[in-house]
Parts: sequence; structure tokens; C-alpha cells
Amino acid sequence: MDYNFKKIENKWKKKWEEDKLFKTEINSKKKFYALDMFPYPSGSGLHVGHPLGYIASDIFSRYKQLMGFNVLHPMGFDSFGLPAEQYAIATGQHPEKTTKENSEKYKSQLKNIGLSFDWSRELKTSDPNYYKWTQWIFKKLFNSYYCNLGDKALPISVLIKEFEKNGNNSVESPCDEDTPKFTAKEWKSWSEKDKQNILLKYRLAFLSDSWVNWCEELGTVLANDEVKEGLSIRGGYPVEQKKMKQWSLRITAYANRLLSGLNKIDWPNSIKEQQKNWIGKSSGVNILFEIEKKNKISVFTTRPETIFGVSFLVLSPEHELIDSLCTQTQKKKINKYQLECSQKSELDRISNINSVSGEFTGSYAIHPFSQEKIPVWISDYVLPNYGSGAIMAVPAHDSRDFKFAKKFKLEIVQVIDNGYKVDEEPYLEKEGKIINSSFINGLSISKASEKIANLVKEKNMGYKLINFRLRDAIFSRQRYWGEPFPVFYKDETPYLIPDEELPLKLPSINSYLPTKEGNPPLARAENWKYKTKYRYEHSTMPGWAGSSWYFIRYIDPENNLKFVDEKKLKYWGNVDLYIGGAEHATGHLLYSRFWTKFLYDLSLISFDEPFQKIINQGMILGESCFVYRINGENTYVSYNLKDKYKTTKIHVDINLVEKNKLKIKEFKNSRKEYNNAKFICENENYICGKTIEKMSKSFYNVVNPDDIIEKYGADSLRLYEMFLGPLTQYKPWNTDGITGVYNFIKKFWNLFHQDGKFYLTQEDPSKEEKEILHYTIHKIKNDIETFSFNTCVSTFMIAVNKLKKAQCSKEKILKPLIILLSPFCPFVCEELWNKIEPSSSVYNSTFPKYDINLFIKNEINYPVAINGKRKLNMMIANNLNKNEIEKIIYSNDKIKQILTGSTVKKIIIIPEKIINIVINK
RNA sequence: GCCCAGGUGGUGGAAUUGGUAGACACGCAGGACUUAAAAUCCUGUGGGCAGUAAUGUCCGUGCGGGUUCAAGUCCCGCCCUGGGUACCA
Repeated sequence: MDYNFKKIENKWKKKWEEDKLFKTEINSKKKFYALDMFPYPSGSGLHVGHPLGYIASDIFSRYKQLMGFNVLHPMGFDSFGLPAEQYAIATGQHPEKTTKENSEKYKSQLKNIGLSFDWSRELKTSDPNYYKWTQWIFKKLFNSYYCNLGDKALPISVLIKEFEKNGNNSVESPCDEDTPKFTAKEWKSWSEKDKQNILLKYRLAFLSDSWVNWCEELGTVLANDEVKEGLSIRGGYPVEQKKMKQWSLRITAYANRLLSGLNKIDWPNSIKEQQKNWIGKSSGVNILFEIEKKNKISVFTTRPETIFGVSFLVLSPEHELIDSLCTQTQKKKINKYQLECSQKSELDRISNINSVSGEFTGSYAIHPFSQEKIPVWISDYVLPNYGSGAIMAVPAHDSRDFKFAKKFKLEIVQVIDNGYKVDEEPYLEKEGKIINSSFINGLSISKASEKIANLVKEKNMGYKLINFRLRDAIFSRQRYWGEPFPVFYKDETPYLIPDEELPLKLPSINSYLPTKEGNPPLARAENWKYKTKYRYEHSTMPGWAGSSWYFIRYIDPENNLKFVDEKKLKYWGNVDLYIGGAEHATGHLLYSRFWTKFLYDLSLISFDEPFQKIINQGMILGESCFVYRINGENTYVSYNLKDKYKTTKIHVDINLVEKNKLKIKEFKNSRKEYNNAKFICENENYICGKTIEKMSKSFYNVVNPDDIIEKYGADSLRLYEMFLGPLTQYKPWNTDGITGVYNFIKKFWNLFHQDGKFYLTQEDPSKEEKEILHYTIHKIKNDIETFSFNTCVSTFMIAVNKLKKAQCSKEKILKPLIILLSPFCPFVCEELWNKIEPSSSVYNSTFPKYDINLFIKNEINYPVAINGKRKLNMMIANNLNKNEIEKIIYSNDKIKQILTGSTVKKIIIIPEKIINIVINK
């Protein structure tokens, strides 16, 4: 019987679904929660890169199942978001419709791969039954504040009681910068609206005027992690800084816990580092500089020891004190500069990072220790929203201050000496002795730093401070396809709609574009009002709202009364293994941790880290062919669709290369993107080569898993994706290699068949066969547990090659082998298992145990080396002592011959590894 | 600039705590079967030199040093590729 994967796969796909084989319920077994980052269901379906992580998590889930765990392995769709909406704008179709179609397509593709998802738990973030609870969590955030004393979130009612009792003088909680100090008496005297406005400054979900990333093209604000180098990540449109009234989440309140929590989770180092850098903790000192008795400017520095090197102060152009500082003579220049800065886009600011600009305010500050006059400047290299928006410039020891001082010919005072003269370049290292610094001269950097920090505090000129780079997360988007806020406005003040009225569903509207007045699309729903009277919030929540807690909802997806049932939550707990791409390091993964900590604070969940272990699967890249035509056109040709040459122009400046004289080397030098290209052929008309690129339509290198399954079957696809290389690594896809694993599966299949019939014997296995089996069990177990799936595949190949050579048809050997391979190739294994055990599924069997004594050798093939270079191998029994081994070695003819005329210095015998003889020649 | 990964044959990649570099595949070459092709099976396959051959010998894990009986693996200094971040004081 030939291996007919189509028949087998269709049969079992159907059967598994009928039997609800992958449905998970609470039982007495130990739990294991394996999760994949749920996909956004795009219109173009899956390519072979997408399922890589799903296959890996599936193998691990099935392995855990075989090891006796109760495994939760759900899947769903992150279905709110921009692409569906953009598509809706273009075609006028409701995003719900396209989202549904796309997710159905994804689902069927995923099922074809044989993934053991419990589809009864499927969730979609755009489903009102799901976003009801996203809105509910938002309400919790709105109704909470962060108490620094208890270092946790508390209900806002606690804060109200405190205000009624003592005002806010002794309240230590993160709040908006412009929050005034008030007494209990004042609090009580205020109107409802005033009180609400104050409370808003403390809430964890709050509305405020803040600097936001505004993307004109997308018509919405974006969070910091959605912007890169001044462009939106989605679409690559320019982003500018704008002050707007927006919803934000006070993630900064959790900065310290988000940082320290990293120590107790098993995540890739690179993601942890990215989160650390993103949170950006830096401790320093806030120092007040007096301005000629009028004002005080607060500056933040991490290098207080350089205080005597301060030769000017710089304020950000947006700094609020500028108007009062600016002298009459400078006013015009200053205002002009401020205007210029306000018109600069984020992109301009970044691209002109090396150009130095600024203006003198005309005012002078007084140095707190030397009492010298220090000019106060403004410049856009100082950011308004970090620290205090003002710095003390130490040009000798900071490269930006140095450039500024050079340009405007300001004084440069070196205060750290390490034998380096600050002349053309500043000295940035933190090594050396303090000089030119009055009473701290001669001190080390750390001593001086401490001394100044303490002095500043004593003299009431400042205080120690820890600053974070992390900003509060802008939480509103001026878009349609997202969760509506459960918020309405009464007298311009936001109020929440009651829990019983959730979900607040998205109204249908006739166009998904912003209104003529520039309001978000939801403003088009004219009759969409609370109690027909109060307008709802017109913004929607960002894409990451739904994904910040979906892993909790999988535990109890149908619950209409609670966001999750406590008993179920207690059983399943947090995610044991989370597999997904590294691109979510500072977005989704940070927000999920934040929401988890928040829910933990409210005792709604019992864990404060969502994902115990994370593995980032590497991207699968595609091979693209390109043809460069000497007469002026550059084309990409699909490598994987050789027979249907498709071409497209890409950007090439033909003037870069001399016509008709083009040689590969010169061509390579002229086009950086082809540095890694392989050149296949050239003549006077064209050059043709291959490059490795991301899989993308524009490179014509997309490989569809459906095509692979059609030709080789899902088991081959699964096995090949694992065989390509280490899970975490970026690696190119090359379909040619799949014949290797396909042949392996056929060989495996043939072990069970003879003369076209299923055939196994009940004979007892030989020593050699036992050795093969038990070593394989050991190796597979070990490699699965270390996520080394590529070496698992080699191990299977080696085992099958050996068993084939031994002509093994013994059930005692082959049956356990089915179980071992079943996480990788579930279909073919289920089929073979069914022939032996017709009443059960291999999925519900038990992972075999190995006996180490069956594969440990009692003779070892020792490599024997002379001076570290291997000369020969010798079989030596492993129960001999060193003297006995030496005897055997010296009696070997070849060794004797080599040693003739030399003296042996020493002999090194590493048991079970190597023997090395060190000689003098 | 700074932070994090990584660099091994023609290709993807193997190599537990330093211990036979190149497992396993792809590709390629040769052979078997076939009228032929495909499929399948068998053999060989890091490079150089010597030899009809068995074999011998030297060089080989980005580059240059070092530690060690022994280095792909550890240490120091570079180069390159990929990812993150970017006036964060």
C-alpha cells in the first residue's frame, strides 16, 4: 500500500473533528497552557512562514499531552484593526463581513495543517461578546488610581475618601503634571464637574491634553510603539507631534514593576533588553537653577558630578518659562525659533539630528555653587516631555552639548581628567578624577556625584529623582473598527455606562471616513447617544486593547456573567509557553504585562505575569530572483513560480552604472541591497541573480502552505518547517529540500508494510533494535524539551534508516516509534496507530519511557590523538582504568610506529571522550 | 552612536558542561532498474598536495592575538550581517 497522504489526512481531519479530540476541559491532571500569538486575519491568507510557530507549539502541546498533562491550546483572531478598515473604506464593505470571511479562510488553512487547537474556545476581539469585557476592563482602569505607598492600583473610591478627609497633600500617586494641591475643605466646596476633573488626573484610564503622535494620513493618533523613525509602522506615513485631548492609560505607574518583573520570567534575552530600554529607567538629580531672583528652572541630570562644567542651560522650545525669561531684545528671535520648531515634523527633527539650532533667551541663571552667571538658551534638542524639559549643558562631557557649544561659541569647561583633552571631541567616559570643580576636585566620579546630590538636597536646591523614558500609552484612535469606549459625556465630563448595559456595540455608519469637520467616523452615527441624550465617545480603542487580555478569556470564552470564572482561572493560570514573533516586544507584550498586573492588583486574577516562557520563532524568508536589464529596467522574477515569470519594476537608478560595461562586481558595489545576492548569470544584456527577502507579494516569493500540502501532505509540511533549522532563527525557505522529509515519511510508512499490506510481527527485538529505539526516545524527549525540533527530525531519520537496514517489522519497536513521531506528523501516525489500536487515538497514548542501559555501550570507540591531532580510533572497553587503557594504546602497532623517536610527555584520558598523547618530537 | 542576536562545505544546518568539525538533509557526480524519462535504490561528496590504489599529509568554523594537552565552543581586540533604539540629559 502506498503512502496516500491525501486520503489519510482528509480521513483524520474529519474524524478528529467529529470526536472532538482536541476539546479541553478541566480534569485532575496537571495543566499546561500553550499559546500562540493570535493572528490578524488578513485577506491574503497564510504563507509558509506563518504556521512555523503554530507547528512548534502544536508539537510541544501534543508532547505535553503524551506526557500526561491536560493541555490548553486555543486559537482565535485579533480581528479589530486598520487593514480591515482600510479595505472597508476602499470597497464600502462592512469590516465585520471581510473579517469573518478572512478568519474562516485562516481557520480552514490551519485545520489542514493538523494543528490540535481547541476551536470550541475560538475568540475574535471584534466580537461584541468579547469586547464587552474589554470595555469592562477599561471601566476598571477608569475607576482605579495607583497608590505608590501600597505600590498597587486601588479603587478610585479610596482616593475620594482620602480627598474628603485630607485633600491631596499627602497623596502619593502618579497624576497629571498640572494637578493642583488642595485641602479637604476645598475638595468639598467644589462642584461635581470640578471633582470629576481632578479625579481624571489620577485615574489609570484618563482623558488629558497630551503630546501625541498624530498621523494625518491615517487620520488618527498612534502610540509610541506604533511609530518608528517618525513614520507610522502601518503604512509608513509621516507622524507629527500634536497636543490633543486623548484617552491614555497610566502605564508609567507600573514602570518599576514592569522592569523588576522581567527577572522572574523566562523570556528571550533580546526581548527583555528591548523592554528594559523601552522603559528606560535612569536615576539622577533634579537641580533648581535660580534665574536672577525671578524664577527657578528645574533641570534633570544623571551626572551631578559635572555641575562645575555647566556653561549654559537649555530649555525645550515648548518650555513654559520661556515667555517670562525672554528679554525684549531676544523676543522676536525666540518666537520665530519656537514657530519653526512647532512646524517641524517628527521626521524633520530626526533627519536633521546632526544640525544644531537654538536661540539665546537673554536671561542668565545663577550657578548654585559658583554663583556665576550662566546663559539660558532654547533648542529643540531638548525634548519637552522628558525630565523637566530643561537641561544643564556640560559641553565637555556630552556630545550634544558639545556640538551646541561649538556652534554658538559657548564656553567648554573640562571637569573630568583622564589624560584626554577635550578639544575636538567631548570626553564621555565615566572614568577619571574631577578637576576645575572647587570643593570636589580630586574626587572620583561616583564620590563626587554622591556629594553633589546630597548637597543639593541639603540646601533645598533639588532632589534625587528617577526618570523613565516610558510614556503613558495613548489609548484612543480616531477610527471605526475598534472597541467603542463605554463612555458618554455629560457637561463635557466623561462618565461610564453601567455594566449591565455592556457591551456598547459599534453602530453601523454609512461611511468609514472621518467627517467633514475632521471628527472620527463614529461621529457619523448621529442618533448614537446614551439615553438618547448624551454623546458617546467617538474614538475607539487601539488594536492592542483586545490583545492585552485575550489569553485570560480563552480559559472561559463563553461566560456571559464574568470576564472569567475564578475556578477555571485558578486551574489554568497563566500561559506556560507563548510562541510568537519578536516584533511585539514593546507593544503587545508590554501592554499585556501591564493589564495583567492591574487585574492582579484588583484581585481579579492570581498571577501578575501573563506569559511564563516566551519563544520567538524566526521569520521564514523567501528566495527571489531578479533580473537587471542593462538597457534600463530592473525586474524581480518569482523563483518559486519559475514557470509563470512575473515581472515588476523596482527602483533602480540606471545612471549609477555605466551602460553596457556592467560587471557583477561593479553592479554589486553600486547597489547595496544586492550585497548578499548570488549571481547566476550575466551577458551584455542582463545580470541575473538570487536574493533572500521577506516573503511578500512584492518580491514574488510567497509560498502558500496549501500548495505544499497538496503536493506532499501536511505531515511533510510540518516536518519540513521544523527541519529547516532552529526555531528561533531566521531562515530561507527552499521548497526543493522538502523531498528529503517526504521520502523519510514514505520510508517510515514502508517499515509498516510488506507486499503492499500492513505487516508487523510480534517477535522480540534484537539488542541493536532496542538500542535504536531507546536512544531515539531519549534524544527526542531531550530535544523537544529544549525546542530543538530540527535535530528531532534528524534523529527520526537516523532511526528509520537504521531500522530499514535491519529490516525491522517488529511491533515492539515500531509502535513506540509512532508515538514519538506523532507530535510531528499526526496524520500518518494516527493512521498507523489505528491499524494497531483501532479503538484509540495516538493523541491519547503515553510517551514511551527509555532505559538508559539499553543504549549505553560497554565499548567505546576512542579517538586517539597525538598532540591534539586525531590519528586513529580504538575500541576500548569502558570498565578499564587508566593504566589498563595506556597499556592497550602502547601495544597498538600504529601508535608504536608514530611514537618511535619521540618521548611521551604525558597522556590524557578523558573517559568516554578522547585520548590525547603529548609528545616531544 | 548605543543595546541585543548571529557569522561553520555548493545550500539549510549538526556538534550536552572545551574533547573525532561538517551529523541529518538538499544539491551535485557516478552506478543499478528502464526502449527512454520520471520515480526508486546503491555509492561518493570540505579544500589543497602526493599516490593507480588502499592511504598519507597539510589547510580549514568571519579576521588578528591569547589561554589550554586540546578551542566552532573560553578571554582580549577588530570586521561583517540581521534586529531594536535614537537628541531620554
